[in-house]
Amino acid sequence: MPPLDVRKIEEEVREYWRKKGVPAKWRAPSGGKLFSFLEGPPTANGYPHVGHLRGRVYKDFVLRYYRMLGYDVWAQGGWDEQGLPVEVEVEKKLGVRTKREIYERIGLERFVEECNKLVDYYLEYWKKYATEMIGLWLDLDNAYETRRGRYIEYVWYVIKRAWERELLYEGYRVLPFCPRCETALSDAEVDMGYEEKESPSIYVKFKVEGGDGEYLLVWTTTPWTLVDNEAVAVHPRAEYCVMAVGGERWYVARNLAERVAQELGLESWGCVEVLEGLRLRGMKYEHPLANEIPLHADHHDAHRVLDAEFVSLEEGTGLVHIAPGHGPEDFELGVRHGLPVTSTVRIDGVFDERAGVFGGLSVDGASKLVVEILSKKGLLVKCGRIVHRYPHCWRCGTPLVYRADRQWFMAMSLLREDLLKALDSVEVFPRVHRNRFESWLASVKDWTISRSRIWGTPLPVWRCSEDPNRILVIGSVEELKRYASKLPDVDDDRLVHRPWIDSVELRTSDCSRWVREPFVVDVWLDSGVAWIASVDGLRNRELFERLFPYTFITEAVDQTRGWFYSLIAASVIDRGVAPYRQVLIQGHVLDKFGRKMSKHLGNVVYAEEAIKKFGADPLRLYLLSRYPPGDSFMFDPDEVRKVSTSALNIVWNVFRFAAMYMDLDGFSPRVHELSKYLGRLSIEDEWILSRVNTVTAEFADLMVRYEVNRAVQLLMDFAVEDLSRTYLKLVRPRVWSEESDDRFVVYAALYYVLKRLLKLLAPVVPHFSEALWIRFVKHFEPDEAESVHLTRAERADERMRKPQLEETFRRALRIAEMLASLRNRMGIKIRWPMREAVVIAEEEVLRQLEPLRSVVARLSNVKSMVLAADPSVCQSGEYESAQEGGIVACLLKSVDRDLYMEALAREVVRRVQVMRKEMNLGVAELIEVAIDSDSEDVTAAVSRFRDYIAGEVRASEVRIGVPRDGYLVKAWDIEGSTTRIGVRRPPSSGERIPGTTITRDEEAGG
RNA sequence: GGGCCCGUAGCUUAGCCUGGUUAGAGCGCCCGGCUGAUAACCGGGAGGUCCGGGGUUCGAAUCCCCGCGGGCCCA
Repeated sequence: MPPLDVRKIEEEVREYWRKKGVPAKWRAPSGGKLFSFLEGPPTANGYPHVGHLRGRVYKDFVLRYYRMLGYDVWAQGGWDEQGLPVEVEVEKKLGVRTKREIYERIGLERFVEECNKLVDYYLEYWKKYATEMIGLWLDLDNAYETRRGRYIEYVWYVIKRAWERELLYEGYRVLPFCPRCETALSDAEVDMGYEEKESPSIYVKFKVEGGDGEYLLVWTTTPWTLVDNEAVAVHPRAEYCVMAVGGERWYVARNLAERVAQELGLESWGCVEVLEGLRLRGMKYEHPLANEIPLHADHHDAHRVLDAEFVSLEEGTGLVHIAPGHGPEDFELGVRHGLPVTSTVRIDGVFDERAGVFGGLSVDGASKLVVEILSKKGLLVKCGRIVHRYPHCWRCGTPLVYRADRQWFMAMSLLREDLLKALDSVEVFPRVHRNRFESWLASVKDWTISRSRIWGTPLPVWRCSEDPNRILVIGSVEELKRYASKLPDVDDDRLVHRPWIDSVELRTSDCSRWVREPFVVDVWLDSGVAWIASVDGLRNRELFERLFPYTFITEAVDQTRGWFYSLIAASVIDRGVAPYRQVLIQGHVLDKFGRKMSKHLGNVVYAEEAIKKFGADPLRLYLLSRYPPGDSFMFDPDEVRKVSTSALNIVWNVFRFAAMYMDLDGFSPRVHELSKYLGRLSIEDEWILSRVNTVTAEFADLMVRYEVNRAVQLLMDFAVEDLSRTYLKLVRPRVWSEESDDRFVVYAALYYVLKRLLKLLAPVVPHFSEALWIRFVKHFEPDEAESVHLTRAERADERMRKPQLEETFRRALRIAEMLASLRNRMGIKIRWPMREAVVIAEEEVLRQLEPLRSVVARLSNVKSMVLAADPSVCQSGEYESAQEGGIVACLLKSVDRDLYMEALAREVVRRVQVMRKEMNLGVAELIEVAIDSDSEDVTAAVSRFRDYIAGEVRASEVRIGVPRDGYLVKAWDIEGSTTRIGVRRPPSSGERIPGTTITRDEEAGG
């Protein structure tokens, strides 16, 4: 086996999968229980980044895991292709600034074609870098697409169901609009777009009617809303004071008076009268812009003081200006008091002609003019700036405008109980995220599903032109065609889109002409019907019934108010239950400083870049293991290599080591079955066999709770700590020894462990595991499955598990560490053997440690390992000792002549090994060694340990004397001596070793 | 204004639910060692008022209260 080259093996493995059609075989049902997964469709817009990869890696990991447990997995892909995100980008591409331009300059047909083209473009990208390249085996050939006619029908279907249940209604309501995109936004969308914004902060005097120099002082950050002002609100139970300012009387909340005075820079003022808010109720005032906006002259009942609980006494003046057309609370208050709901702002954020002098101005332009006019009139007390959090369009960043308009709604507030009940049947991971979801559902509001856009599912609502109160809701294409008196000649995928749908005319027996409401549907409802639309569920009823409700979904935490909600909402509307059983809510991926990834900051790590740089499996390992799934993930590129690549390297080399010796000795797992050697196991064999089964069991426990990071860490710790660092270190001498067939015991145990490890790793690092499956398992068992991913996972074999042994082993390893620490303190290398180590502990502990004496002795390189209960044993000055947790470990300090000789021999061995490596010799190749030292001790040691040295370095001859021609010679410093060591292949072995025939006596080494 | 979560070494974190050895890792840093799979690795060391204060308790990183700081969500 070659050294690990991650990207190369990934490429090979991808090719292997493609050639053998492994993913399709993996997805093919085999009669097991069903694990149905529902793909949260990525928006086909923008390039995937590591945040997307995190989610997709979880999906793949979970699916592979369950597939290996014997489940049939349903792994259909899906794409979210419509909506504002796509439109916004197409507008940029076409250089369009307003919606009107789309209609007039571009034309809807071309615009929709461009949307389709853009989707196609990004789809290819997502298929490659966010799917294929990371080994995600979703079925993309049969992926659902929200732009298809067959899909859109289900959005219609659910809307019609809502209509039948009287949950669909149209209403007049104040909503946030994006003036640039010219559409309303849902609550969830508003949530996504809060940003800092600098706004004007103005204090305005409203002149009290009939009062002499009496004013209501109001504060606002949106001067333009004063255009549609209809009232002023006060808190009914707050105290208000009358401030005397330069001969005028201003009404201000008492609590805020001091602050307001400061803010306005008033030098002398006094609170001359205090009265309760309720006493202000009914006071009439003059609209400050009455002259500029004629329509206010007709609002006889308006422009008065009302009381409202929502009035804030924390900021402003305690008197709130009310524009029922521009604030949700204002709207409710206005409706309650019969005020006119004035909204002279059009959907594009420009005032219409009713706004008098403000007609034709944008809201910002109007704000400036308002300030100017009020200033001239002497009604502007102060005009400052303020930075506050304000909602912006989540797609294009434009500040939102609240205005009243007619829209269509789903009456979700009526379904609160049903939603909560549905959620009861859902397992939410991690648990902490459940609260959020629950509280969102508990306070859910009606859902504005209409959007004034183009590239989306058309709202299937038609109005009778003869009687506007009559509504017809269409639930399928078939139904549409049944009522159609005029149909454009296009395929269904087009028919269900604007502009074609707009030319459809319907006729029924009771109405000759139905006209479609000019809206499209909120995209969240598109993806929200995926549970049925993805499989065309009404036509494929049997399949649908098997899948529903889906076993598992997972997305990031922002989808709580997005997809997780829209799925459960649509499903509850149609059938009253949740469409999924388990939901794993992931945290977001941030940059390494914990900042959000954004184009603006330039800190986005894109999928393509990351995969090319690190390889898919190191990235997967890192994403799966570094943080708990529900936590934010601080992505640090430097860590990927450190954490993942090195671990994979170790695992790879464990397999290399095993393969090398197994091959050398002609090991065959079929001939040398583990069962034959069970009676001959060494203690460390028993231990590693126990460990691998314990890890298997613990892994499964963690997976039940989706504690993915801990599960994966557990595996890697086992591979690196237990298997590589401990087990292989212990068994190396047994593998080298040719005296008995004990090495086959090691091979049998090791093979068992490695094969199990591979299966455990397969869902984590699928390419890497497959490469080892092919190179290692299929090498020794050619008739094994063609892919590790098509095999069944092994269950933990409880008969192999020995918890007490594992516990004691851990203690023994700790003792070996303590001894290493003692050596470190004494300055004696591990290479040098020591005469005796003593462990002092309680009888019970000693009894358990007894079988592990040789393990500790080998790891610590001591001749004799003494267990003693009597603490006095090593209290003499002859011992160096350390103590921890009731155990004392000590080491006999003296190095006698025999030990010294042995140590020198080992020093020689080590030098020869280095030279073997330099000569690139195979592990089995024999050599001849000649040693010439100016130290009598070294010479004596070589002579005395000649056989030992020969065995260790695989030499057919160890000669004392000057190396001759044909030897590679190096001069080494061994314990102050100059020792020249010559190494060569035996002449009988044939050809010369290139570059090693020249004797270089003077070369210094070591 | 309300809700939820978090605060442990320079950085990233485990432990907290279920109180009990000397608070455990990884990275980085310093010193040493090992190396017939590994451009790998191993050992040791320095570095912690477990955010602050109060309480409960024989005993608190852990449970309770208050405060400070941060994040997310809702209004």
